[in-house]
Amino acid sequence: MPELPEVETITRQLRPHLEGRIVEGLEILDPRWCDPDDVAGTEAALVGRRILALQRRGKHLVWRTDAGTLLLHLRMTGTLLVGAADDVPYQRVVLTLDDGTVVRFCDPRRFGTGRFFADDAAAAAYLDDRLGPEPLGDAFDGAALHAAVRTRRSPIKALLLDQLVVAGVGNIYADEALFFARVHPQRPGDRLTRSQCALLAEGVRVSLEHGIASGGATIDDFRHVDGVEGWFQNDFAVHRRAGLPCPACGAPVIKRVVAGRGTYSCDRCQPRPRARRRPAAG
DNA sequence: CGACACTCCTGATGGC
DNA sequence: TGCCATCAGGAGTGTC
Repeated sequence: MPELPEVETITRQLRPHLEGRIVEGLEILDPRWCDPDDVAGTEAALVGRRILALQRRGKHLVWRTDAGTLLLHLRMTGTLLVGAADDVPYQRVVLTLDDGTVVRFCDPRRFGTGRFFADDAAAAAYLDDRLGPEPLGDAFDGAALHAAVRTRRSPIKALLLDQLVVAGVGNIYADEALFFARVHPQRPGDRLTRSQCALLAEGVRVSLEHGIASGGATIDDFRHVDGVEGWFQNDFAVHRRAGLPCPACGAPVIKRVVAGRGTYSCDRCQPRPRARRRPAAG
């Protein structure tokens, strides 16, 4: 499932194909993609636009045009393919450019979205309402993470998945970052020390950078724009490795459900939090 | 406001 | 072999 490294990979690969091109055709096959906006209006708004720049914010793809901004989200199973066969399965949107390039958005589960904002500032506001600091930027460090979680009683795993705490981290990289920092996924946010937060912020950064350097992780549906798989899934320390030995100590990796997500950790390297002395005061 | 259940969707998986 | 029921999960919404 695409997280920050996967979206960054796609963005970098799409850039040379799209930047500077004019949208010649847009066919939205699944109206859910642009919901609640209507299909005809979205198609009409984008056709004729010149694509100026492709950026990434959290897990969102940000396409700036000469008149408005398109925000795409791949969610669980979305892919963007360039030059794929015209009968490639699960096509939801087909984009044709003025040089004949065809970009196909494919998405078996139909969770992916695309919304066009005629007003660039409105698109920026939409993102800023939903996203905290970029984990690879200067605004995110141990102090920022500590400030964001120090009053929260949710398990730290849930907080890492909260896009307002840090933008772009999903289930894979949350597990990997927690293992890096030797912090148990069920530790409440308000019980992390400053030094643990510093280590965890570093773990987030290291894991994401490793993921980008590896071309992302292919689990289920993620593909590069040419259909090739990423390979970071082969480098996971703990994620999706239940029962396999922890790379640090050899103890078996444990799988449990935390914050409603399959969560993998080494309970020897990441000691379980002890119960609070007193029940919550409320 | 925080925490959490529920919802969307469909291929994969598991039980019998 | 076939047919269910269940699961996975990012993010939006609703509830307390």
